[in-house]
Amino acid sequence: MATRRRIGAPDAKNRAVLLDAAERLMLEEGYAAVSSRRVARQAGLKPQLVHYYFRTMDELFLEVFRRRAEEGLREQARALAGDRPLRALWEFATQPEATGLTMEFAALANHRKSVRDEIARYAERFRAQEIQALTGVLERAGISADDCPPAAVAIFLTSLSRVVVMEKALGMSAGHDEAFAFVERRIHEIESGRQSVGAPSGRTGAPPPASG
Amino acid sequence: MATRRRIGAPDAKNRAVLLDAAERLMLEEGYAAVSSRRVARQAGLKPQLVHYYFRTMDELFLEVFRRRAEEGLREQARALAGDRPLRALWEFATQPEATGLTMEFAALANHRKSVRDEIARYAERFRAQEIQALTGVLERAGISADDCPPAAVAIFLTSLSRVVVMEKALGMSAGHDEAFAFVERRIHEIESGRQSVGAPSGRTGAPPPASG
DNA sequence: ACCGATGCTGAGCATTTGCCCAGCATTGCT
DNA sequence: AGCAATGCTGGGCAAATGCTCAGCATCGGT
Repeated sequence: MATRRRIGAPDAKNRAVLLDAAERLMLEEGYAAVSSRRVARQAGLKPQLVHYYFRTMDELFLEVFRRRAEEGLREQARALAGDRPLRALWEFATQPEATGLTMEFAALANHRKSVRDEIARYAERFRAQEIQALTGVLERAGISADDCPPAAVAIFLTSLSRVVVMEKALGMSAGHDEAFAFVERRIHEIESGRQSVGAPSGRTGAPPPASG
Repeated sequence: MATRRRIGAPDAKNRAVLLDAAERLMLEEGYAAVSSRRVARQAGLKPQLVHYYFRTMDELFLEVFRRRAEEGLREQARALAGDRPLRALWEFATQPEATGLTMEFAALANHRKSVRDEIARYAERFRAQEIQALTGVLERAGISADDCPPAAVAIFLTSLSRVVVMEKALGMSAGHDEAFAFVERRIHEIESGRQSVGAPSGRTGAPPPASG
Protein backbone atom coordinates (compact mmCIF):
# COMPACT_ATOMS: atom_id res chain seq x y z
CA MET A 1 0.00 0.00 0.00
CA ALA A 2 1.61 3.10 1.32
CA THR A 3 2.64 4.66 -1.96
CA ARG A 4 2.08 2.96 -5.26
CA ARG A 5 4.20 5.39 -7.18
CA ARG A 6 7.05 3.86 -9.10
CA ILE A 7 10.47 5.08 -7.98
CA GLY A 8 13.66 5.01 -10.03
CA ALA A 9 16.56 2.74 -9.20
CA PRO A 10 19.12 4.04 -6.68
CA ASP A 11 22.03 3.53 -9.04
CA ALA A 12 20.59 5.27 -12.08
CA LYS A 13 22.95 7.78 -13.59
CA ASN A 14 20.61 10.74 -13.60
CA ARG A 15 19.75 10.21 -9.98
CA ALA A 16 23.33 11.05 -9.11
CA VAL A 17 23.22 14.00 -11.48
CA LEU A 18 20.21 15.32 -9.60
CA LEU A 19 21.92 14.85 -6.27
CA ASP A 20 24.95 16.73 -7.53
CA ALA A 21 22.77 19.55 -8.78
CA ALA A 22 20.92 19.79 -5.49
CA GLU A 23 24.16 19.88 -3.58
CA ARG A 24 25.63 22.60 -5.71
CA LEU A 25 22.47 24.68 -5.47
CA MET A 26 22.42 24.29 -1.76
CA LEU A 27 25.98 25.47 -1.42
CA GLU A 28 25.69 28.39 -3.76
CA GLU A 29 22.22 29.69 -3.04
CA GLY A 30 21.11 28.12 0.19
CA TYR A 31 18.67 25.34 0.83
CA ALA A 32 15.70 27.54 0.00
CA ALA A 33 16.83 27.47 -3.61
CA VAL A 34 16.46 23.71 -3.76
CA SER A 35 13.08 23.13 -5.38
CA SER A 36 12.27 20.34 -7.80
CA ARG A 37 12.20 22.77 -10.71
CA ARG A 38 15.43 24.52 -9.82
CA VAL A 39 17.26 21.28 -9.23
CA ALA A 40 16.11 19.92 -12.56
CA ARG A 41 17.11 23.07 -14.39
CA GLN A 42 20.52 22.99 -12.74
CA ALA A 43 20.90 19.37 -13.75
CA GLY A 44 19.68 19.97 -17.27
CA LEU A 45 16.83 17.51 -16.80
CA LYS A 46 13.05 17.63 -16.58
CA PRO A 47 11.45 18.51 -13.25
CA GLN A 48 9.41 15.33 -13.04
CA LEU A 49 12.59 13.31 -12.89
CA VAL A 50 13.17 14.68 -9.42
CA HIS A 51 9.91 13.16 -8.26
CA TYR A 52 10.63 10.02 -10.16
CA TYR A 53 13.77 9.38 -8.15
CA PHE A 54 12.69 10.92 -4.86
CA ARG A 55 9.31 10.38 -3.30
CA THR A 56 9.45 13.78 -1.60
CA MET A 57 11.82 16.72 -1.38
CA ASP A 58 12.67 15.60 2.12
CA GLU A 59 14.02 12.42 0.66
CA LEU A 60 16.13 14.38 -1.79
CA PHE A 61 17.63 16.41 1.02
CA LEU A 62 18.26 13.33 3.11
CA GLU A 63 19.93 11.59 0.23
CA VAL A 64 22.22 14.55 -0.46
CA PHE A 65 23.11 14.66 3.18
CA ARG A 66 23.72 10.95 3.58
CA ARG A 67 25.99 10.74 0.59
CA ARG A 68 28.23 13.46 1.99
CA ALA A 69 28.02 12.25 5.54
CA GLU A 70 29.01 8.69 4.74
CA GLU A 71 31.89 9.87 2.64
CA GLY A 72 32.85 12.30 5.37
CA LEU A 73 32.88 9.64 8.04
CA ARG A 74 35.21 7.54 5.99
CA GLU A 75 37.43 10.49 5.22
CA GLN A 76 37.60 11.53 8.83
CA ALA A 77 38.41 8.02 9.96
CA ARG A 78 41.24 7.95 7.46
CA ALA A 79 42.50 11.30 8.70
CA LEU A 80 42.39 10.25 12.32
CA ALA A 81 44.25 7.06 11.60
CA GLY A 82 47.35 8.86 10.39
CA ASP A 83 50.33 9.83 12.48
CA ARG A 84 49.21 13.45 12.97
CA PRO A 85 45.56 12.98 13.85
CA LEU A 86 45.11 16.41 15.35
CA ARG A 87 46.39 18.28 12.38
CA ALA A 88 44.54 16.00 10.01
CA LEU A 89 41.33 16.51 11.93
CA TRP A 90 41.83 20.25 11.78
CA GLU A 91 42.42 20.17 8.05
CA PHE A 92 39.40 18.01 7.60
CA ALA A 93 37.24 20.34 9.67
CA THR A 94 38.31 23.44 7.81
CA GLN A 95 37.31 22.30 4.34
CA PRO A 96 35.07 25.17 3.37
CA GLU A 97 32.77 23.26 1.07
CA ALA A 98 31.86 20.48 3.43
CA THR A 99 31.50 22.86 6.33
CA GLY A 100 29.32 25.19 4.31
CA LEU A 101 27.03 22.34 3.44
CA THR A 102 26.85 21.26 7.05
CA MET A 103 25.77 24.74 8.10
CA GLU A 104 23.13 24.77 5.44
CA PHE A 105 21.74 21.47 6.59
CA ALA A 106 21.76 22.66 10.16
CA ALA A 107 19.57 25.54 9.11
CA LEU A 108 17.33 23.22 7.13
CA ALA A 109 16.97 21.05 10.21
CA ASN A 110 15.12 23.88 11.86
CA HIS A 111 11.95 23.07 10.01
CA ARG A 112 12.36 19.59 8.62
CA LYS A 113 12.15 17.06 11.33
CA SER A 114 13.37 14.16 9.24
CA VAL A 115 16.49 16.14 8.37
CA ARG A 116 17.04 17.14 11.95
CA ASP A 117 17.02 13.56 13.17
CA GLU A 118 19.33 12.35 10.46
CA ILE A 119 21.80 15.17 11.04
CA ALA A 120 21.85 14.54 14.75
CA ARG A 121 22.54 10.85 14.21
CA TYR A 122 25.48 11.49 11.94
CA ALA A 123 26.83 14.36 13.99
CA GLU A 124 27.01 12.05 16.93
CA ARG A 125 28.92 9.49 14.94
CA PHE A 126 31.38 12.12 13.80
CA ARG A 127 31.84 13.37 17.31
CA ALA A 128 32.29 9.87 18.71
CA GLN A 129 35.04 9.21 16.18
CA GLU A 130 36.74 12.46 17.07
CA ILE A 131 36.52 11.93 20.80
CA GLN A 132 37.93 8.48 20.55
CA ALA A 133 40.92 9.67 18.57
CA LEU A 134 41.44 12.79 20.65
CA THR A 135 41.40 10.79 23.84
CA GLY A 136 44.43 8.92 22.60
CA VAL A 137 46.17 12.02 21.32
CA LEU A 138 45.78 13.99 24.51
CA GLU A 139 46.72 11.04 26.63
CA ARG A 140 49.89 10.51 24.68
CA ALA A 141 50.67 14.20 25.04
CA GLY A 142 50.29 13.90 28.77
CA ILE A 143 47.27 16.16 28.98
CA SER A 144 44.82 15.24 31.66
CA ALA A 145 41.29 14.58 30.51
CA ASP A 146 40.04 16.35 33.61
CA ASP A 147 41.66 19.62 32.74
CA CYS A 148 41.06 19.37 29.07
CA PRO A 149 38.43 16.84 28.05
CA PRO A 150 38.69 15.42 24.55
CA ALA A 151 35.04 16.18 23.97
CA ALA A 152 35.71 19.84 24.64
CA VAL A 153 38.61 19.88 22.21
CA ALA A 154 36.46 18.24 19.56
CA ILE A 155 33.83 20.89 19.96
CA PHE A 156 36.36 23.72 19.92
CA LEU A 157 37.85 22.58 16.67
CA THR A 158 34.61 22.06 14.83
CA SER A 159 32.95 25.16 16.18
CA LEU A 160 35.83 27.40 15.23
CA SER A 161 35.98 26.08 11.71
CA ARG A 162 32.23 26.27 11.26
CA VAL A 163 31.93 29.85 12.38
CA VAL A 164 34.90 31.02 10.41
CA VAL A 165 33.45 29.47 7.28
CA MET A 166 30.18 31.20 8.03
CA GLU A 167 31.84 34.53 8.53
CA LYS A 168 33.89 34.18 5.39
CA ALA A 169 30.66 33.65 3.50
CA LEU A 170 29.53 36.98 4.89
CA GLY A 171 32.69 38.60 3.64
CA MET A 172 34.26 38.96 7.06
CA SER A 173 37.82 38.12 7.89
CA ALA A 174 38.78 40.01 11.05
CA GLY A 175 40.49 37.73 13.53
CA HIS A 176 40.36 34.63 11.37
CA ASP A 177 44.06 34.44 10.75
CA GLU A 178 44.85 35.04 14.40
CA ALA A 179 42.44 32.37 15.55
CA PHE A 180 43.74 29.85 13.05
CA ALA A 181 47.34 30.62 13.92
CA PHE A 182 46.56 30.14 17.58
CA VAL A 183 45.00 26.75 17.01
CA GLU A 184 47.67 25.61 14.63
CA ARG A 185 50.44 26.53 17.00
CA ARG A 186 48.77 24.54 19.75
CA ILE A 187 48.29 21.58 17.43
CA HIS A 188 51.91 21.69 16.47
CA GLU A 189 53.02 21.85 20.08
CA ILE A 190 50.94 18.88 21.05
CA GLU A 191 51.89 16.73 18.13
CA SER A 192 55.54 17.54 18.22
CA GLY A 193 55.77 16.27 21.75
CA ARG A 194 55.78 19.54 23.64
CA GLN A 195 52.99 19.29 26.18
CA SER A 196 50.80 22.31 26.93
CA VAL A 197 47.21 22.84 26.04
CA GLY A 198 46.65 26.49 25.70
CA ALA A 199 49.56 28.08 27.48
CA PRO A 200 51.73 30.03 25.07
CA SER A 201 55.27 28.81 24.95
CA GLY A 202 56.72 32.24 25.57
CA ARG A 203 55.00 33.71 28.59
CA THR A 204 55.85 37.32 27.90
CA GLY A 205 58.40 37.95 30.47
CA ALA A 206 56.99 35.65 33.08
CA PRO A 207 59.33 33.04 34.49
CA PRO A 208 59.24 29.67 32.78
CA PRO A 209 57.18 27.02 34.49
CA ALA A 210 59.01 25.50 37.37
CA SER A 211 59.62 22.15 35.84
CA GLY A 212 60.94 19.20 37.75
CA MET B 1 9.38 58.17 -7.97
CA ALA B 2 10.70 54.73 -7.28
CA THR B 3 7.71 53.26 -5.49
CA ARG B 4 4.50 55.20 -5.11
CA ARG B 5 3.04 52.79 -2.63
CA ARG B 6 2.05 54.26 0.71
CA ILE B 7 3.96 52.77 3.65
CA GLY B 8 2.84 52.76 7.29
CA ALA B 9 4.55 54.82 9.96
CA PRO B 10 7.58 53.24 11.68
CA ASP B 11 6.11 53.69 15.14
CA ALA B 12 2.70 52.17 14.49
CA LYS B 13 1.73 49.58 17.04
CA ASN B 14 0.91 46.79 14.64
CA ARG B 15 4.19 47.20 12.88
CA ALA B 16 5.93 46.10 16.06
CA VAL B 17 3.44 43.28 16.45
CA LEU B 18 4.37 42.05 12.99
CA LEU B 19 8.07 42.28 13.76
CA ASP B 20 7.55 40.27 16.93
CA ALA B 21 5.59 37.66 15.05
CA ALA B 22 8.24 37.37 12.37
CA GLU B 23 10.94 37.01 14.96
CA ARG B 24 9.10 34.30 16.83
CA LEU B 25 8.38 32.41 13.63
CA MET B 26 11.97 32.62 12.60
CA LEU B 27 13.17 31.22 15.88
CA GLU B 28 10.66 28.43 16.10
CA GLU B 29 10.36 27.31 12.52
CA GLY B 30 13.25 28.80 10.64
CA TYR B 31 13.38 31.68 8.23
CA ALA B 32 11.65 29.71 5.52
CA ALA B 33 8.50 29.88 7.60
CA VAL B 34 8.49 33.65 7.42
CA SER B 35 6.06 34.49 4.64
CA SER B 36 3.69 37.42 4.62
CA ARG B 37 0.71 35.15 5.24
CA ARG B 38 2.33 33.19 8.03
CA VAL B 39 3.59 36.28 9.78
CA ALA B 40 0.16 37.85 9.63
CA ARG B 41 -1.53 34.75 10.96
CA GLN B 42 0.98 34.55 13.80
CA ALA B 43 0.32 38.20 14.59
CA GLY B 44 -3.43 37.83 14.33
CA LEU B 45 -3.57 40.41 11.55
CA LYS B 46 -4.36 40.49 7.85
CA PRO B 47 -1.65 39.56 5.37
CA GLN B 48 -1.81 42.85 3.51
CA LEU B 49 -0.69 44.67 6.60
CA VAL B 50 2.72 43.11 6.19
CA HIS B 51 3.05 44.76 2.82
CA TYR B 52 1.61 47.95 4.17
CA TYR B 53 4.43 48.29 6.66
CA PHE B 54 7.22 46.68 4.67
CA ARG B 55 7.85 47.31 1.03
CA THR B 56 9.29 43.84 0.56
CA MET B 57 9.95 40.76 2.65
CA ASP B 58 13.61 41.67 2.57
CA GLU B 59 12.77 44.83 4.40
CA LEU B 60 10.85 42.86 7.01
CA PHE B 61 13.83 40.62 7.60
CA LEU B 62 16.18 43.56 7.79
CA GLU B 63 13.97 45.33 10.27
CA VAL B 64 13.72 42.29 12.51
CA PHE B 65 17.46 41.97 12.38
CA ARG B 66 18.24 45.60 13.03
CA ARG B 67 15.99 45.82 16.04
CA ARG B 68 17.76 42.91 17.67
CA ALA B 69 21.19 43.97 16.58
CA GLU B 70 20.91 47.50 17.91
CA GLU B 71 19.58 46.24 21.20
CA GLY B 72 22.32 43.62 21.26
CA LEU B 73 25.05 46.16 20.67
CA ARG B 74 23.83 48.23 23.59
CA GLU B 75 23.51 45.16 25.80
CA GLN B 76 26.97 43.96 24.92
CA ALA B 77 28.47 47.36 25.57
CA ARG B 78 26.84 47.38 28.98
CA ALA B 79 28.16 43.90 29.71
CA LEU B 80 31.68 44.79 28.64
CA ALA B 81 31.69 47.89 30.80
CA GLY B 82 31.24 45.95 34.03
CA ASP B 83 33.99 44.70 36.27
CA ARG B 84 33.94 41.16 34.88
CA PRO B 85 33.83 41.80 31.16
CA LEU B 86 34.95 38.37 30.14
CA ARG B 87 32.32 36.54 32.11
CA ALA B 88 29.68 39.04 31.08
CA LEU B 89 30.64 38.62 27.45
CA TRP B 90 30.41 34.88 27.80
CA GLU B 91 27.00 35.08 29.36
CA PHE B 92 25.89 37.45 26.68
CA ALA B 93 27.14 35.16 23.95
CA THR B 94 25.44 32.09 25.34
CA GLN B 95 21.92 33.45 25.36
CA PRO B 96 20.21 30.76 23.34
CA GLU B 97 17.49 32.92 21.84
CA ALA B 98 19.70 35.64 20.46
CA THR B 99 22.24 33.15 19.23
CA GLY B 100 19.57 31.04 17.57
CA LEU B 101 18.31 34.06 15.71
CA THR B 102 21.79 34.97 14.63
CA MET B 103 22.31 31.53 13.15
CA GLU B 104 19.04 31.76 11.32
CA PHE B 105 19.98 35.09 9.81
CA ALA B 106 23.34 33.73 8.82
CA ALA B 107 21.56 31.04 6.86
CA LEU B 108 19.22 33.59 5.34
CA ALA B 109 22.21 35.63 4.29
CA ASN B 110 23.13 32.86 1.92
CA HIS B 111 20.56 33.92 -0.60
CA ARG B 112 19.53 37.44 0.35
CA LYS B 113 22.23 39.86 -0.50
CA SER B 114 20.72 42.76 1.40
CA VAL B 115 20.58 40.64 4.53
CA ARG B 116 24.11 39.46 4.03
CA ASP B 117 25.49 42.97 3.85
CA GLU B 118 23.59 44.16 6.89
CA ILE B 119 24.63 41.17 8.96
CA ALA B 120 28.24 41.65 8.03
CA ARG B 121 28.14 45.30 9.00
CA TYR B 122 26.70 44.60 12.42
CA ALA B 123 28.86 41.56 13.03
CA GLU B 124 31.88 43.72 12.51
CA ARG B 125 30.63 46.26 15.01
CA PHE B 126 30.04 43.52 17.57
CA ARG B 127 33.47 42.11 17.02
CA ALA B 128 35.13 45.50 17.23
CA GLN B 129 33.48 46.09 20.59
CA GLU B 130 34.60 42.71 21.83
CA ILE B 131 38.16 43.08 20.62
CA GLN B 132 38.50 46.46 22.22
CA ALA B 133 37.32 45.17 25.58
CA LEU B 134 39.29 41.94 25.35
CA THR B 135 42.45 43.81 24.55
CA GLY B 136 42.17 45.55 27.90
CA VAL B 137 41.23 42.40 29.76
CA LEU B 138 44.07 40.32 28.42
CA GLU B 139 46.56 43.11 28.88
CA ARG B 140 45.56 43.53 32.50
CA ALA B 141 45.88 39.80 32.97
CA GLY B 142 49.38 39.95 31.60
CA ILE B 143 48.65 37.88 28.54
CA SER B 144 50.61 38.83 25.48
CA ALA B 145 48.58 39.72 22.42
CA ASP B 146 51.15 37.92 20.30
CA ASP B 147 50.56 34.59 21.96
CA CYS B 148 46.89 35.03 22.38
CA PRO B 149 45.33 37.75 20.24
CA PRO B 150 42.12 39.31 21.51
CA ALA B 151 40.54 38.79 18.12
CA ALA B 152 41.15 35.07 18.42
CA VAL B 153 39.59 34.96 21.86
CA ALA B 154 36.57 36.84 20.61
CA ILE B 155 36.08 34.34 17.84
CA PHE B 156 36.56 31.37 20.16
CA LEU B 157 33.89 32.56 22.52
CA THR B 158 31.29 33.36 19.93
CA SER B 159 31.96 30.30 17.82
CA LEU B 160 31.67 27.95 20.74
CA SER B 161 28.41 29.42 21.88
CA ARG B 162 26.98 29.47 18.40
CA VAL B 163 27.75 25.88 17.64
CA VAL B 164 26.57 24.63 20.99
CA VAL B 165 23.27 26.40 20.52
CA MET B 166 23.01 24.85 17.09
CA GLU B 167 23.74 21.39 18.40
CA LYS B 168 21.29 21.76 21.23
CA ALA B 169 18.63 22.58 18.68
CA LEU B 170 19.46 19.26 17.05
CA GLY B 171 19.00 17.50 20.35
CA MET B 172 22.70 16.90 20.91
CA SER B 173 24.52 17.47 24.16
CA ALA B 174 27.68 15.39 24.15
CA GLY B 175 30.67 17.43 25.23
CA HIS B 176 28.75 20.64 25.81
CA ASP B 177 29.15 20.64 29.56
CA GLU B 178 32.83 19.83 29.30
CA ALA B 179 33.45 22.57 26.80
CA PHE B 180 31.56 25.14 28.84
CA ALA B 181 33.31 24.10 32.01
CA PHE B 182 36.65 24.47 30.31
CA VAL B 183 35.89 27.96 29.11
CA GLU B 184 34.38 29.04 32.37
CA ARG B 185 37.34 27.86 34.36
CA ARG B 186 39.66 29.84 32.11
CA ILE B 187 37.48 32.91 32.41
CA HIS B 188 37.50 32.63 36.14
CA GLU B 189 41.26 32.25 36.24
CA ILE B 190 41.82 35.29 34.13
CA GLU B 191 39.38 37.51 35.93
CA SER B 192 40.36 36.47 39.38
CA GLY B 193 43.88 37.62 38.74
CA ARG B 194 45.54 34.30 38.11
CA GLN B 195 47.30 34.65 34.80
CA SER B 196 47.27 31.76 32.28
CA VAL B 197 45.45 31.47 29.03
CA GLY B 198 44.72 27.89 28.45
CA ALA B 199 46.94 26.08 30.87
CA PRO B 200 44.90 24.28 33.48
CA SER B 201 45.45 25.67 36.95
CA GLY B 202 45.94 22.29 38.50
CA ARG B 203 48.55 20.74 36.32
CA THR B 204 47.52 17.30 37.37
CA GLY B 205 49.31 17.09 40.63
CA ALA B 206 51.65 19.97 40.02
CA PRO B 207 52.15 22.50 42.79
CA PRO B 208 50.11 25.71 42.71
CA PRO B 209 51.69 28.64 40.90
CA ALA B 210 54.37 30.24 42.93
CA SER B 211 52.67 33.50 43.79
CA GLY B 212 54.51 36.29 45.38
C1' DA C 1 -16.86 71.93 8.21
C1' DC C 2 -13.14 70.45 5.76
C1' DC C 3 -8.81 68.09 4.50
C1' DG C 4 -4.87 65.40 4.62
C1' DA C 5 -2.58 61.79 6.88
C1' DT C 6 -2.89 57.36 8.58
C1' DG C 7 -4.62 52.52 9.48
C1' DC C 8 -6.57 48.99 7.32
C1' DT C 9 -8.83 45.60 3.92
C1' DG C 10 -11.35 43.00 -0.07
C1' DA C 11 -10.11 41.41 -4.31
C1' DG C 12 -7.00 39.82 -7.25
C1' DC C 13 -2.86 38.57 -10.45
C1' DA C 14 1.20 36.21 -11.84
C1' DT C 15 4.40 32.95 -10.35
C1' DT C 16 6.22 29.07 -8.04
C1' DT C 17 5.79 25.14 -5.56
C1' DG C 18 5.12 19.78 -4.45
C1' DC C 19 3.31 16.06 -6.31
C1' DC C 20 0.57 12.89 -9.25
C1' DC C 21 -1.10 10.28 -13.35
C1' DA C 22 -1.26 8.06 -17.63
C1' DG C 23 1.47 6.68 -21.06
C1' DC C 24 5.46 6.23 -24.36
C1' DA C 25 10.37 3.99 -25.42
C1' DT C 26 13.89 1.13 -24.60
C1' DT C 27 16.23 -2.58 -22.66
C1' DG C 28 17.10 -7.08 -21.09
C1' DC C 29 15.20 -11.67 -19.94
C1' DT C 30 12.97 -15.77 -21.16
C1' DA D 1 8.37 -13.15 -29.91
C1' DG D 2 6.58 -11.76 -25.59
C1' DC D 3 6.86 -9.54 -21.33
C1' DA D 4 8.25 -7.05 -17.40
C1' DA D 5 11.18 -3.63 -15.64
C1' DT D 6 13.04 0.71 -16.13
C1' DG D 7 13.79 5.61 -17.77
C1' DC D 8 11.42 9.33 -18.90
C1' DT D 9 7.77 13.03 -20.03
C1' DG D 10 3.40 15.94 -21.26
C1' DG D 11 -0.10 17.66 -18.80
C1' DG D 12 -2.10 19.00 -14.91
C1' DC D 13 -3.98 20.34 -10.04
C1' DA D 14 -4.26 22.53 -5.55
C1' DA D 15 -1.79 25.36 -2.63
C1' DA D 16 1.15 29.04 -1.34
C1' DT D 17 3.70 33.02 -2.30
C1' DG D 18 5.01 38.29 -3.14
C1' DC D 19 2.95 42.15 -4.19
C1' DT D 20 -0.51 45.65 -5.96
C1' DC D 21 -4.63 48.53 -6.26
C1' DA D 22 -8.60 50.99 -5.13
C1' DG D 23 -11.12 52.33 -1.55
C1' DC D 24 -13.23 52.76 3.19
C1' DA D 25 -12.78 54.72 8.23
C1' DT D 26 -10.94 57.44 11.53
C1' DC D 27 -8.77 61.21 13.53
C1' DG D 28 -6.10 65.51 14.39
C1' DG D 29 -5.53 69.98 12.84
C1' DT D 30 -7.27 74.16 10.79
